Amino acid sequence: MNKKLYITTAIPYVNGKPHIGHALDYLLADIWARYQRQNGHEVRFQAGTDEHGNKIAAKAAEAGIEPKAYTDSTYVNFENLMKKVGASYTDFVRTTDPHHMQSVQYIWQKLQPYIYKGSYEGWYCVGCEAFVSDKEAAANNGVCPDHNQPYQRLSEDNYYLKASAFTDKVTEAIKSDQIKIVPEFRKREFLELIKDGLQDVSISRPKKSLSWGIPVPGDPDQVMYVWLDALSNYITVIGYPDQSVWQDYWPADVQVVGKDIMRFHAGLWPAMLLGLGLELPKKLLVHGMINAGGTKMSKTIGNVVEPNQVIDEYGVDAFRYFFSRHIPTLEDGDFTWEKFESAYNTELANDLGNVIQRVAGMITRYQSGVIGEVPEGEHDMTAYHNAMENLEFDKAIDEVWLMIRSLNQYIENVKPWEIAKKVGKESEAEAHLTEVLNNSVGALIQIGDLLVPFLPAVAEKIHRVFKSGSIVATEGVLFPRIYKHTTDPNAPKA
RNA sequence: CGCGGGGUGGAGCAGCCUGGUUAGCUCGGAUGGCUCAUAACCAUCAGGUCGCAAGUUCAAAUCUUGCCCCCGCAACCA
Repeated sequence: MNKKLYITTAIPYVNGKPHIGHALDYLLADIWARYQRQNGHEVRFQAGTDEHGNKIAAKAAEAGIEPKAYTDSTYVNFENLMKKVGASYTDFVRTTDPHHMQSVQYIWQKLQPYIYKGSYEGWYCVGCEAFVSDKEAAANNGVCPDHNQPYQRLSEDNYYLKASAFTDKVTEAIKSDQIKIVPEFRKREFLELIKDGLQDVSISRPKKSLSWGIPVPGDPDQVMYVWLDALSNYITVIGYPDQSVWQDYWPADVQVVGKDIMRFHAGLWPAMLLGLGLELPKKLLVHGMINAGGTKMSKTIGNVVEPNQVIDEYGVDAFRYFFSRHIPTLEDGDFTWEKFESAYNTELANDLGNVIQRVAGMITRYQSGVIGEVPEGEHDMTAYHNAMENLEFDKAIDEVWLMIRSLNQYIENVKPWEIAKKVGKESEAEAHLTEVLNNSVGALIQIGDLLVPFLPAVAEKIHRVFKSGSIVATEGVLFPRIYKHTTDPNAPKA
């Protein structure tokens, strides 16, 4: 009986368009999910959207519609992106779902022993009717740029979650890897951050300053603030607390988050779980940010890369390839169109696409497309599996390309085209040729297996071409070379 | 002395923890080979004061100390 596995992704706030970071979140979780399924595990894979808060309400007001109507129209952008990157998610939760909202209210009540009323003090802009963070206030020199008015120091009533009560337990859980934060340096970073204890967190706002949210049970004047609402999605989506099936999946095996929100997932969220008497997630995969040409992507600079554009121009497999291999799983990465296209042309077209064509072509030409008894690929893939277990997906896929390279070297060494010339002249030649080609097919099938988590469509194509006993013709070449952002080295000079 | 990451041939990285073969890999460049393949593939070569300085040692990219530079983070920001 295989254990049922559960992986989660952060739920994005739906006031903007999906960006490349969301796509990365989805992709990393999907690679893990597919890998585990390939190994016989049942995997539940959550995704969703965060739909409450003032920014949403403001956007909706701008558009002259109700907040819910607004999120109804925008959340699909995120679900569509999931589909577009080929993410094999099983659940999609919206924080405006009735079940989620009811469950969060239940969670609030269950956390009562750790909730107290306090006051929140901060910089407030009357024009925005909102608090800004100290950081933002400082960055703007204490003056709201939108309203050209100085921020005021105000305080208001809030409910707080006593996260501080769980400092020791959370610290211990992280130190002992009960919650394993990957990579290791993020774990150290976070432990350092909380060495003076977890801070209590404000989890509500007065209704007058936050109208669009889940009502606080028993206090009509207060509405829940984002964190309690949003973080709860990880358990409400699998049925907590009313559908007992959630117990088959919780605790989550992996929770994928960006480094910017690690602290909430490593601090506040475990505190909430402990308060609820639930188990802690096993691993927190903290990935980095994607830069564009060495600098942060920003609308102002205009260097934002649209995941949809990448996929439309090069296909989903090319997208998955680049972001799983060339964006380091655990660190910041860098995207440029030149890098992307170069990886596409040299690695996908020249290496992988070509070797498939090469082997298929020889079998078609020398053996009329008939594939005989294919030996199991024997390449040692320990490094690949270790990397997968360690959540270093970029390292794992590197191994696949080492194997592609060695297949090319093998073909170069044994020279099947020379053996082919001897067929009919030397008695051993035909058997030898078959053996060589079948070895190549065996290697390709193994490569296909290893690509299943990363490039599922390509893996399927490889298997379709080589697994049926005779070559199945592909519709055109895999990964035709593309030159949109780089110059074709073979192009005739103008 | 706030915390963390990093500075290795043109570019991007590995190696550092557990000092010791000619500092490894990919891209790019040059030359050659091959002709089965998407003018693809394979081989060879060029190119590095391993940020700077001092120290430990028979021996340091690798350990210690000091300094310089770059990048994140610095709690309610999704």
